[in-house]
Amino acid sequence: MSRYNAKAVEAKWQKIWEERQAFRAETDPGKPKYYVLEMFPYPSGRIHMGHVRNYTLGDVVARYKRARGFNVLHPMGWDAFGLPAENAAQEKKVHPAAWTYDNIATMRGELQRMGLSLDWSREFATCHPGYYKYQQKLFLDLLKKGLAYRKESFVNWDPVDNTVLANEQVIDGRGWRSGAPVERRKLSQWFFRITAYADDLLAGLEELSRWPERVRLMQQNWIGKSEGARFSFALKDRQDRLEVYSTRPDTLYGASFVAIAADHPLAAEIAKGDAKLAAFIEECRKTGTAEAELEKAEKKGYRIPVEAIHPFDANWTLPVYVANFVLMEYGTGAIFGCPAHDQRDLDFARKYGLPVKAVVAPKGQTALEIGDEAFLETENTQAINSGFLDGMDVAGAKRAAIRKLEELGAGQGTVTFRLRDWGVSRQRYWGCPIPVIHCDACGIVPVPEKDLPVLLPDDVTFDKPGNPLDHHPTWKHVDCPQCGKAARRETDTCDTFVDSSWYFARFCSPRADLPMEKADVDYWLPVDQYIGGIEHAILHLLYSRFFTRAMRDTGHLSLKSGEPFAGLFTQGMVCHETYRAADGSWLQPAEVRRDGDRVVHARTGEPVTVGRTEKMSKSKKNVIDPGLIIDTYGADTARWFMLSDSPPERDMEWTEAGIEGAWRFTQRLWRLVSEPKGPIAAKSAPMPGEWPAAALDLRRALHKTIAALTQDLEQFHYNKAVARIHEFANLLEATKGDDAATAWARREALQTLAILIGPMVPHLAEEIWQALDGDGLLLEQPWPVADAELARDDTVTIAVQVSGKLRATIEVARDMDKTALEQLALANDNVQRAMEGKPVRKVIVVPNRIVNVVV
RNA sequence: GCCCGCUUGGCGGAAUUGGUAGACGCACAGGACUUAAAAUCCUGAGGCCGCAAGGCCGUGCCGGUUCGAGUCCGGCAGCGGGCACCA
Repeated sequence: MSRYNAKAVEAKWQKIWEERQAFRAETDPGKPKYYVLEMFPYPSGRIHMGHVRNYTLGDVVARYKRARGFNVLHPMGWDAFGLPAENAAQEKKVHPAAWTYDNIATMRGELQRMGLSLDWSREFATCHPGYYKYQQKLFLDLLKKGLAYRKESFVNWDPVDNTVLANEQVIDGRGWRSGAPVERRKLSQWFFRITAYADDLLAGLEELSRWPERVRLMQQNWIGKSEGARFSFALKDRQDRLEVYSTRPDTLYGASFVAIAADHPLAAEIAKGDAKLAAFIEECRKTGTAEAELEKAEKKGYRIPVEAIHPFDANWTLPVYVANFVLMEYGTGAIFGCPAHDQRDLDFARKYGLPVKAVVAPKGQTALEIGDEAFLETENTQAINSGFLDGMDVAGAKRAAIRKLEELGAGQGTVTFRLRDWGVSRQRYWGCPIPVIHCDACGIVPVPEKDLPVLLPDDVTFDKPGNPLDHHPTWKHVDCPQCGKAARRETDTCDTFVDSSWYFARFCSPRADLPMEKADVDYWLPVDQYIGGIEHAILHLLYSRFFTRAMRDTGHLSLKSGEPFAGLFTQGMVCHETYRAADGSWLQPAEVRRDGDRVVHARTGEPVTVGRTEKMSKSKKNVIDPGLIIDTYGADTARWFMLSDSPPERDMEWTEAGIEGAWRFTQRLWRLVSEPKGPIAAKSAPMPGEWPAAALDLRRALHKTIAALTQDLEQFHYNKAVARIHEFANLLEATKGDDAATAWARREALQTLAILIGPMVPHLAEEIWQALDGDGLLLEQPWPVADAELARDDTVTIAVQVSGKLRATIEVARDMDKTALEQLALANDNVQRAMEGKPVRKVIVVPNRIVNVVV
């Protein structure tokens, strides 16, 4: 038989799978379902190696689960709205839609050549009205339910381009195009009330046992639940009170000042008559955006003529400052400072000469001197200098302080979250229009559902900075649906994270004339296995968890838990060496060549500096184009390399040698069938009666391989699965008998091997299956079941130690009893020598494993 | 600063969860085939000593538990990630 021609073979099987609609999924409540989903790609131009890894991993799961008899849903689509399309429009003068759809066509072709078991009939792009129409419907439902609302909020404002900037467009506090320092500007914006689910989102993490621990932790920290007290200070010579939040109400007797945020209403009020304060507030706002500077930024305060009365002592007043480190967005925008037990408060107190009084001390100690470091211990401590709290531990003192505040009517115990509501407004063209109309008479009026979708206009220009929807001559001018008078359309579009927060639900019924068919989502959701990069560990996953709950509460689906992804796997990145020419410029891998131990420029021969291995990125030029790899080696080879060596959750390094090795191995697998080391029994050959050792060994190894490989696939240990296939192939090659039994075992081994490699290298597997004259498509074959009886060894190797050091190994019958093992071990020459004639103190025997003679 | 994770040959990594450390692969070396090369096949290999049998050392470092530690416990170091003026 000829050399394996991956290109022709892969095209052949892809065509057959497509003709048979092999991966088409149908809702069928009678069958167990399995929903496999990889994070859908942004259509940026061409696929990259990260996609290849992601979709290979997902395809292994999908094909494996299919073989295990599940009704598998494995869809693909496009996260197609976003800023790059607008940048392309500006730079290349192409329409964002044209640019996006072109990219989709290119990338779809590339993905199809990977031979993924995708149900392409469900494909959609989020920029298509057939998708965003239903997103607008969801928005209206959230609005009705009070989960979408409008409020004033700060945005990054570029004062030169006169435009709002996304966070990623702010570089070192400056606009990425203009280079001008970014200002904070207040704008009325749309928000989703994710904080309404803060507790539930936190509690829900508990049940996500198939999520990586660290992702759950990151989400937990992001939600940031803290328990404390919210209470107010009476103000001397004023009628109003000042509310603060604290997690340490037990330290109230150590208070020495009160500080409020620059954006606090009280600060604004005082600033009206105080130009210096107004200037200070202005200064605070400027540093607000340059977050990198915050760590070093000096803690500054401005004393205002207000005094706060201590809640536990009417004769005790505290000075009030406007401080640059107090955040308006967290808690109440005001704090009380307890310098002895908070480092930042201590620094502030030292700077402004405020009292520092310890109110917590190690247990048994009634005084504590505070130097430059605050005392932060909360375990084995007791309250001191604290009136009725004295002697209590931190937890007890907190409870007592809160009880007292409640009695006084000053406040109560509360829970505060770090999590903020999700700002979804973007002043951009290429996004889903927010379906709302602003009417001077009626206020905010939802677009009637019959008028959905609110279509993006095609005729837009990008020559002016700002939002093209806002510039459009006619688009925003509409009549109010309620009163009929002239009104304005909302020109904000949705954050693209909204698009990706519910796409997994839309895949269940992608053409439905409502966001989702309940019968379909209720059958398919939750996604059984979700796969993607760790970079989405917080935002995308949290937003999706919010959306699923919101969709449940607006009646779109029934999922009780509200959890969209039952299993999550986060893959590592694909990395590559970096190269630099003598002048420091980056070089592509294709521009360099190895010359012995040296690396030189392929054309000029000049020496090249090899840099560290980093994530493939355009800026460092260390990218390999998957299309080129598939052309050269075929999809199976690319897939095999992706699965070899590195565990999927870890970063992997792409190397020329690695892909070559994978290519050689796929060739070798093919040779197992095309140039076998002995006869392969006919398909219908009867099972022989006589079994020579070699044939038995092969069968035993086969069943061991089935068992181990199945485990590996279940646990995402694909690198180990690959190693086991290598081992089994090695044995197959070494098995050379030409008797009937060996020929029979060889057929069994090869046929089973084809099924086992099916999820990883599906085209080659089909080709082998066909070469063996297998029935039907390999795809239709059930996953093999390991026969434990056949897999069992007759003999085992026992390690023999003398006082914990390995001295010999002995080959014995399996399950030999302890006494016999002990005798055999003691009879061993090496063991005797190592014992040096010393008496045996103890012998530890673990059957089938180890004997340890202690002397 | 706080919270996580990782550290095993020249390299990627494996080790049935406390029981033969280094499976499998890559790279390397020697050999076979070939006029030659490629491809393929065979052999070797953690380090040190030794012709060999074998011995000593060895999983970032220090210490502990145990008959036995890559694995468990305590401390330290290095690398990576997340959050970060959150009261």
